[in-house]
Amino acid sequence: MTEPNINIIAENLISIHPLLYKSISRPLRAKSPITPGGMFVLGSLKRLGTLSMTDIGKCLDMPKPHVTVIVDKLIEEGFVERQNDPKDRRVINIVLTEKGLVNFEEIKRNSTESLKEKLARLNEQELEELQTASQKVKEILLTILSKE
Amino acid sequence: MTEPNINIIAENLISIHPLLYKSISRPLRAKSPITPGGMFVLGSLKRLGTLSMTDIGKCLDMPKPHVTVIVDKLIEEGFVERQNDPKDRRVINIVLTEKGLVNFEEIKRNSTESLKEKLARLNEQELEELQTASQKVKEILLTILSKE
DNA sequence: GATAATAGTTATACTTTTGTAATCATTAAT
DNA sequence: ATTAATGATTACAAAAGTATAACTATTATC
Repeated sequence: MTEPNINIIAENLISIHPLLYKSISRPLRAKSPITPGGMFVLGSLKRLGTLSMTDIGKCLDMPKPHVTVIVDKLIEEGFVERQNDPKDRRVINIVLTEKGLVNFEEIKRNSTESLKEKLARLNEQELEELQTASQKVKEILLTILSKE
Repeated sequence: MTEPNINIIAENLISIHPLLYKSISRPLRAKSPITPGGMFVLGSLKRLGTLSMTDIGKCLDMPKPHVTVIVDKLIEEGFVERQNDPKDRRVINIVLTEKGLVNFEEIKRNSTESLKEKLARLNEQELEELQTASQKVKEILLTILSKE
């Protein structure tokens, strides 16, 4: 009887998606020079460490030319650096800089301010539950969606 | 000590966001004539019933001209209809049609196929946990993000 | 009744994202 | 050594989303 579960989970995720878009992507565009795509790239680099251009594309399911555009902009800002791979000179590895890390964290803080205000209205128990639940969703999705 | 919880929750949501973008918005664009924005609108209409143009904009935090563009396209497809509000002739209410509802469900099915395949690899317990967790995240976010 | 406010559309310009094809450099394969 | 495959960029086109201002119609306010 796992079939119905899967459909319910998919339905839940589809419902959650616009809520995150509204409360994260939109404030982000309003309050920072980094685009949502740029933040996705920075997040991947922070979580996984140095990645090649191809890795980034696979990781976010992003067309390679788009990765180039985004990384170009991140380099302009000094948030990441290109590094040649000594093992394979075709490969270019992207590294998060100290400045990139610091700004990433700050942008996250700024762009989630209004979200946090709304979270602050929840009571202790709801916060506990939401923390546990969001943690679980994050962990499981990361494991099944990061593969290959 | 609720402060740290709120930050952790925000971090979790920021991590979940690109995963949903990758596993829902991207397949959607590839496999359907409806844009992510259009799906957001259909989802709001299904969940909340008839909404005015302004309501839709507030609900999704979308600029009004964008709502007009999206609704125009949904009308072309026959997925929604415009209805004049008898109480206030400035207002135009948007109603989900039978065709819109049916297609909305079908598009959801199609565009989450590969997501469901990945979910299917989880064991019974993980599925249970993910279902409960995603349900909880959805419910709480809906309550705090729908206000006003 | 004149003025202000609201709902929605239209117009316009711009940015971001998507998609495809062509190209260059390097590596792998035979 | 030639050919094929890979990693990345470039160039181009098009779709989707964002933002602002101007405009019409209607309602609310005074």
